[in-house]
Amino acid sequence: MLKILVVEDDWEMNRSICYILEENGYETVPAHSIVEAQKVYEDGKADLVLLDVNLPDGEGFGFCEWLRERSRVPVLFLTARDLEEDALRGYELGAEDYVTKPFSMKILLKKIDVILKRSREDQGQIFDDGFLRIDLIRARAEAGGKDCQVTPTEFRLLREFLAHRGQLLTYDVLLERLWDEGNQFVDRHALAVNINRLRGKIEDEDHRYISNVYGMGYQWFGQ
Amino acid sequence: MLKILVVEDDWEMNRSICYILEENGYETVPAHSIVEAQKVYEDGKADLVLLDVNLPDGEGFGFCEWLRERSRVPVLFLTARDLEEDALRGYELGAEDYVTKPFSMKILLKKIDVILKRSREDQGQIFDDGFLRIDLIRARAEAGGKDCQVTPTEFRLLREFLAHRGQLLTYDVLLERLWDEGNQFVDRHALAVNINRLRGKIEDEDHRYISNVYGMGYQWFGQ
DNA sequence: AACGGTTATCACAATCCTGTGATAATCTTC
DNA sequence: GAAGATTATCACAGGATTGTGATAACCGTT
Repeated sequence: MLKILVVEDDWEMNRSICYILEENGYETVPAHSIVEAQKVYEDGKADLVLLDVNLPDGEGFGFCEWLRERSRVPVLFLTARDLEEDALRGYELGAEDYVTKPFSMKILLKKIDVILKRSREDQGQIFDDGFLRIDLIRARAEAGGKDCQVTPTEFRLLREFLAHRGQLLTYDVLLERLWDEGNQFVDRHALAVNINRLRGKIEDEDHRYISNVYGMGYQWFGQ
Repeated sequence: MLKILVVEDDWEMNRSICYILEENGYETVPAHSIVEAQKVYEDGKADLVLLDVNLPDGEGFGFCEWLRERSRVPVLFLTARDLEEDALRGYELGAEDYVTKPFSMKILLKKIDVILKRSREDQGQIFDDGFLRIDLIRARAEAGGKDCQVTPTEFRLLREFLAHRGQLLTYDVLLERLWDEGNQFVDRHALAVNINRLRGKIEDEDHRYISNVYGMGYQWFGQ
């Protein structure tokens, strides 16, 4: 489950934010000061940090910097201070967003959802239906629960398909992007062989992902 | 230069946004309706789309969907309609942000900057000082202007280092993340060999990136 | 239905990749 | 500064990877 660190000194506010987040399927850890937040973070990291600016032992900006020195966890500022310069400062420190109170909880939830999805995509499975799971950072694929050894070339194909799901990728485009020379005649066959090998690893009678468009190229289906 | 497509039916507003963007080093293309925007986009893509919701020939949401069918170009809604449901709809369509008028131009510029930086990181060189350039999506590295053939293992090392620049990566951490078994004794040597090979490819007398911390692990320096 | 072009599949060989072993260089600590 | 441990470097061999060739299956058109 995804864990959100909520740094907010108003206990009532903190509790209600945590409550709503938990109702929406997140795990939450509350902190009411910078020191507490640091301790909590070092204990068990977090997937996202909701951060107030006004805290009893300093400004949230400082904690944000402290975080940036040790990780790239996304930070979302959540504050009553509606000053342009504060927002700018937040963004400069690498925050994902700067939301001022009062705010719509629905929109906050949506933003959190978007940020977490994005940060997972940055480092992790950009693709995961029940059957096939592809981990872009580790260059690994899993089909039907079993790790299928994807070779570098096959993985480049996967990445290309996932970056343009649903779109037709012509032979020329694929050849150019994977081999960086437009070897038109000869290597169209090599491409077919690699597609074939990839299919053999990730497909199934019930799970087809790559389809051929006669005379044109290939196309990725699914999600 | 990065190109921004500005879709806004109010000509005066459009012109002034474009003007400010250009002053800040972007290339801009104006469009005043959905049809125009579609035509302009098909001509020459864009790196980011600023999108109004109220347009003479429909709502911006439709154009956003149209875009999503052909690419993942980041979209930033920019609109006078300050309705919760509209913002939610925008985010659901995969927009990066939903800004309501009136807005601070400084903050808008900052947001654009952040979004563009992020989207470049998503797909491209996450690392580029003058000497070394690493393209994370194509799994390619270039040192001193020459393409150096990085093998899969070497590239996994690179990715790990870049994801945690400046931080000490212990042997155990590296072994676990690259080989997903904690082979402590035997493979510490294999790791050293791979580090050595990687260094041979990307380093130089004047350009050192990976440094050893005696008895601990390795660490990435630079940017 | 038959033909020509296109794609799929399989086996093979050259190449590349990568862990191991041996040895040299380097660093810590005393 | 010397001993002992740690890291760097080099060569090698087993194994994985990938393009090529041959053949079968497939598709669209006539």
